[in-house]
Amino acid sequence: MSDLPSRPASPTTASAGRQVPDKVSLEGLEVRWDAAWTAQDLYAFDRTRTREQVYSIDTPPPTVSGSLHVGHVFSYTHTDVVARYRRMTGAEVFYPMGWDDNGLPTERRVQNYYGVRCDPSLPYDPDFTPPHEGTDGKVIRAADQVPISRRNFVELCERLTVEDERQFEALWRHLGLSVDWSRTYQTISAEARAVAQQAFLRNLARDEAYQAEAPGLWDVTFQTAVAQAELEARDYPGAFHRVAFHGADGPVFIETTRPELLPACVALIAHPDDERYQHLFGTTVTTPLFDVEIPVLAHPAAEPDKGAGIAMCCTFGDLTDVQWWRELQLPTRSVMQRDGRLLRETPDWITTEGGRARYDELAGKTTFSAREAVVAGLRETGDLDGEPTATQRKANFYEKGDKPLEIVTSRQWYLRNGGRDEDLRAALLARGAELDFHPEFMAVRYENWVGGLNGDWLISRQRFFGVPFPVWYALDADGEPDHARPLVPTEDQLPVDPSSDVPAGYTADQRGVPGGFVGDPDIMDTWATSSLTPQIAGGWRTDPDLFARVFPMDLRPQGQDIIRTWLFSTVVRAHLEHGSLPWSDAAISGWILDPDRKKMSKSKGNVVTPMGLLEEHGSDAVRYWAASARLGTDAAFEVGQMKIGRRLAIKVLNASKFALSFGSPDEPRPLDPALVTVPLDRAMLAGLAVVVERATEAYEAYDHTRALELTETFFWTFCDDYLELVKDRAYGAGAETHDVSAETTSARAALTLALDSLLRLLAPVLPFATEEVWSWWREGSVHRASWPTSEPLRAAAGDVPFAVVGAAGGALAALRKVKSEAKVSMRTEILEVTLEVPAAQAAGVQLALDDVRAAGRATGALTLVDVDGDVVTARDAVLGDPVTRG
RNA sequence: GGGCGAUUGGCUCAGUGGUAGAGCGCCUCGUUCACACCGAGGAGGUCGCUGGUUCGAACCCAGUAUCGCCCACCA
Repeated sequence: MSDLPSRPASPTTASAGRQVPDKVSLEGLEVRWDAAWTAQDLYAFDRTRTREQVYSIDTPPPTVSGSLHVGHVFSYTHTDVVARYRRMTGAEVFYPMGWDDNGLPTERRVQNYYGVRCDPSLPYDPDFTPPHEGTDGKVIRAADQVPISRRNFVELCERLTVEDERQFEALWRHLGLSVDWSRTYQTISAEARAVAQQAFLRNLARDEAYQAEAPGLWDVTFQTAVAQAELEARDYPGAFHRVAFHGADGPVFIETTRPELLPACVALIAHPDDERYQHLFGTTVTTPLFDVEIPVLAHPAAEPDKGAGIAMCCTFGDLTDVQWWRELQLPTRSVMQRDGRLLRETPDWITTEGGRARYDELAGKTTFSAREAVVAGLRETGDLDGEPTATQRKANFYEKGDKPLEIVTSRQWYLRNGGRDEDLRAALLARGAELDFHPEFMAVRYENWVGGLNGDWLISRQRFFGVPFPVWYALDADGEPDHARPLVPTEDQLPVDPSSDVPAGYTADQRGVPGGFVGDPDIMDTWATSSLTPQIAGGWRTDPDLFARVFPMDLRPQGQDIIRTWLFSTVVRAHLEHGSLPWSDAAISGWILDPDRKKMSKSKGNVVTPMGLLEEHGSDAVRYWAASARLGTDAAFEVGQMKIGRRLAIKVLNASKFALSFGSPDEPRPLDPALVTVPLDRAMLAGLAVVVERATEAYEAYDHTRALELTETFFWTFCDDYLELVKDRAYGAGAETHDVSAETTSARAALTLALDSLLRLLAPVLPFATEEVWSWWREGSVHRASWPTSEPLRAAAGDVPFAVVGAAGGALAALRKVKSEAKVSMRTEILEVTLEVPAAQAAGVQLALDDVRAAGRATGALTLVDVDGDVVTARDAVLGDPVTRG
């Protein structure tokens, strides 16, 4: 950030017009201050600021049909801490909130809630009333769901998610997120759809988006193509079957876990250098059961030590099959259908009577049943060698699916992402290197992923609810669509739904008729929309003035699990459309682990509801727990840490109340560094100056944990030692009059100066407690106050070192220890004592001796002795009676 | 198979070359005159293991073990 508006000069006194309450409490602060902040529009974004003055955040839009759990509270707190810090440094923070209501979770919830399903072929019904409303936990069967148009479906989605969004907002407000609530967006809104379609049309115009018909991964449950980024490798039980193919010189054994694909077998393949199969290359064998003649071929992708070293290549069992099929130009003999069942009609490449009879038994069967039938057949014919041996294998699954993916051939839309183009891949790797990851090591996940891409980004899905592709196809005289020349709308027509809107030059009655047109039936992958959150939130399409003030953004906060999806896809879109990164920094939060050190599951996380957590411990306490965990580091779900946070917040209230209690309430509280004249007071401020500097450095480096730790450590020393040491002096002899000594004034000024900086330092993490205290004695909000600087503190401290506080605190501790070991009250008077002071502390103890005596109740003879060592110790103490302050 | 992170007192974690730290928990006390959602004092660790560099290693290097994760792995 640069060229920030200059900060207002520090006032030398603070308003004394407000009241410090007699009794302080954390209860109710969240509700009270959220209301006050809303009333003041405290976090409203000022769009007159320039890009240089703005700090913009690409907030992750939570999925509204899911539920928020403690992991969300954790990571969103990290972002808010950054936002609050930046705001205090003078940046105008652009901090919107989005709701992700575009995708399968919402689709399913709408289906169940209203008893409907989306059928894009239906026309819009403006008077539609859903047959059912509300969910009683039951799933409504597809057959009982009323089919409705896509537009009706989207309307129901918007209606349903309003309630979710209200609840989410209530939680975020209670947590204290300093979001500008007038800037929310939804990923299924007309604006978001228009952005997604416009970006796609531009990709299409630049040939970055293209259509292709090719074999690809397919989920048979959802009946949609699936992208590489949505894959999950899972262990899957299987069995090796040793199967005999029939060659001229006898059987050739292969091993397969997928015998049901035998009818789709097109070749046997071994490594070109494999001695065992040299004699077979160039010959043919016939498949067992189906008697299809296939070649034995050599290809380097065959691995001699896998299975029998020779593999059957089917169309298609896995991605290696696709590679062989492509590179060896093998025929396509697919038997797997999109619904996961084998072809119902016997394929024509099976020609023998026996083979066709065998296939009839498999027709229409699922993978599982077909496998059983093929194995039974192989047993019968004696082509199964030995028994199948069980194995655990890794299979690719759609992350939301529960059946292994099949490979089927289909026409799909792709977006170039470097998966098939080395130059683009290199450019995107360079973008990754340009991006500042916090923590840095997260960058390797990006590199791993981009380096390992094996194809372009598949962005079309054969679903119904989502952003439709804004294209139509002309139909020829036979009614065949012309996929090569899609008809597109102009950008000002967006969003369009090609299933109900009509392309230019056509009329509605030409839909689906020869010579007419047809809409593209597919929708976009949800990542194709959410990869555009900076553009959606920043007003790329409709508000270029705003967009210029916020883009490229500063920060993308997100989880490590979606680096390959959300982060990468957003980089791809910005690179293609804007020729830049979408943001300069990415803050990656870790996982929340349950006490078993496992990733906290959603079910477990939901046992403790976030709102319950906030209400039980207080938002500041929960924020403290979250802020105690570094970016990128997994954190334990630890109630103990929240209790520590709560204790800190309470201490802030109480210590502040105390520090503000000195002097007459009518008088302005002194904030003038020049009033601080006593060495101990100066020393304390010297230490605080260092804390301010180091905490600022830590925040600049996205290390909120370090900043908090530094501040917190100082704060406790401030309370336990400094406050105790200056107590008596701060009360002053003339507490009842205005005639106070310079020493008393020094203590009071040091206390208010310290409190002033400490509240600001803690404000990002503890927004409620600090705001509460701020309101007792300052104008405005601490969250719009400027971030503290060390200059006034250094000015007050002069050349007195912080070590004086340590020395005085050490001397006080020695006196306390005497009493603790004698098991008497801390209020007990010390009539006589000798303090052994190491040379390094001698000057400090001497400088603060009056305060040490007062705090330690060492009213009698006190002898100082020089010793070696590094701690002050007390001996030969004579104790009197407990005293009360007189 | 390649890679990233972690390994420090019972627990949760700081600490990147100079005599082991914090909080919680524990033990012993004290206290309601800011704070019982409190205060003071104390006990407790050969920093996963092995070797190396160095005057000196929790920290640097090499190796190794365990845990978590990312990528690859479907014959």
